[in-house]
Amino acid sequence: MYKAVQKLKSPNLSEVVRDELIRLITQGILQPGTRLNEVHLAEQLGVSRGPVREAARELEGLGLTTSRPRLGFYVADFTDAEIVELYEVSPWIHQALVHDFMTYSDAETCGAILRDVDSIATSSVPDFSETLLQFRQRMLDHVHNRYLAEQALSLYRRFYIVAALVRAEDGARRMKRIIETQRFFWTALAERDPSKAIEIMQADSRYWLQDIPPRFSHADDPRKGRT
Amino acid sequence: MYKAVQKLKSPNLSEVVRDELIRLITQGILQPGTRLNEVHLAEQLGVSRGPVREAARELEGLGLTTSRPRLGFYVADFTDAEIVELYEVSPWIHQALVHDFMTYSDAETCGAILRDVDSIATSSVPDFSETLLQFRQRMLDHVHNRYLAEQALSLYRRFYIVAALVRAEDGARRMKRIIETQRFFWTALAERDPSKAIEIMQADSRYWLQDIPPRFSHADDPRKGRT
DNA sequence: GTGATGTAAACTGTTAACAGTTGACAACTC
DNA sequence: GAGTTGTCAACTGTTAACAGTTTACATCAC
Repeated sequence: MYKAVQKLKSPNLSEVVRDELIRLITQGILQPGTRLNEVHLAEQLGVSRGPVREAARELEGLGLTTSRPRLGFYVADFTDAEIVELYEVSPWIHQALVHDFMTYSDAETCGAILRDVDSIATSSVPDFSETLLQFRQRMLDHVHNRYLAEQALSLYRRFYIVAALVRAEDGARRMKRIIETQRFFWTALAERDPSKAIEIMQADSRYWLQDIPPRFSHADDPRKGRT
Repeated sequence: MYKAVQKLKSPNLSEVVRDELIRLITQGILQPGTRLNEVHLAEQLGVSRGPVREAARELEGLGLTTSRPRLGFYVADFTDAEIVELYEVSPWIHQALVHDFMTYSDAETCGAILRDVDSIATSSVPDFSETLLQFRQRMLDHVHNRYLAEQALSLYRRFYIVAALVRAEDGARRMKRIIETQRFFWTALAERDPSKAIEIMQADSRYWLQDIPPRFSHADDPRKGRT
């Protein structure tokens, strides 16, 4: 009986490989632009190339890998412009989040979840990535819109990839900063101040982009475009 | 030389199958929940099962298919709640679009693009889906943030899937309504009235959800949650 | 030395085959 | 007749092998 239930959920190899690849990528063990050697990966994971290719293809759909015909799969790499775009969208996702899809009590719960994260703030960077992602997933569980939560998670994963590319500072400082921002964000919302929460996210975007030369003008401001 | 350039871009079978599957799904030829028979599809497309599986996996990452171990791939199906969630997120994406990532002159260009769509308004539904998607891609080309544009496209594709599930009205009327809304939206923006454009999208969401029983309360309104 | 050419190893793209599972249906029991 | 068991066809999961391409490197001409 137990076995039967397990069987229903028992994953196939593609899913195992996919999760392992996501781990390797989001933890920064596989750096952006790295080529995925199918044979090597297959041997390392004890499977054949089929499941490896399927996993890499799914990640391509998720935007975590890219592929070039006859050259194989690569860990997604981001140009400066693309990194800016990610950080530009982030405040909008969070705005939707706090305005329409979370209650103040949800915010309090998330703040409480975040309190537990302190203990891991000093561990290694890969462990930190793994744990923070889990915490973030727990927080996203409180978003009353699964689709938006999925978008947010997808954005977070990309942030982990570009982590090495923005604000080249040491891991400990990075970790501290990330947690503090999260704390500020949820505290502001729990204190019934959604505008402040949004401002925090906007400021955070600017902070991480500090090492990236600003775009000349991503789009004329519509308000300035008035006749 | 030409050949060499072509070769660089020449797709592999997975990509061909993927594009064909996207077409079949967004045109409604493969209905939500339909099981994808790998052998059958492979024969029909003249390839083996490998590329078919890879394509289906990539679509899983894109959210257009789902998979259940040992049972295979299915065209993504959406519960009423999930459909509501999609339409809830739509106005936010468009808000970001018009507020930060498009100029008024971009809006005018999109309006002009849309004018050409009139001719196809009476063709068959699959043709309409195909053509409208192309027009939408052309319009999204004017968004000054590729990541956001990709999110919007992904949302549109899902709307094509759920088309059969919301507002069960005849195809001609549906097509007319979709084009009119688009026209209103871009006109409002071109006329320097972003708030009106957003309102149009919000009203459109409500319209399509009319046949779906409203959720009791997707989230207490934060503003009501004030102490 | 510099650049072109040839060659072999490594790698990807694809296929076909095998193993194991699922689902449908007939046969059987009570 | 209702429910159980057995059986078989259809299908998925996985692997291994083959073909074709790319890359690196050595060889050769100048």
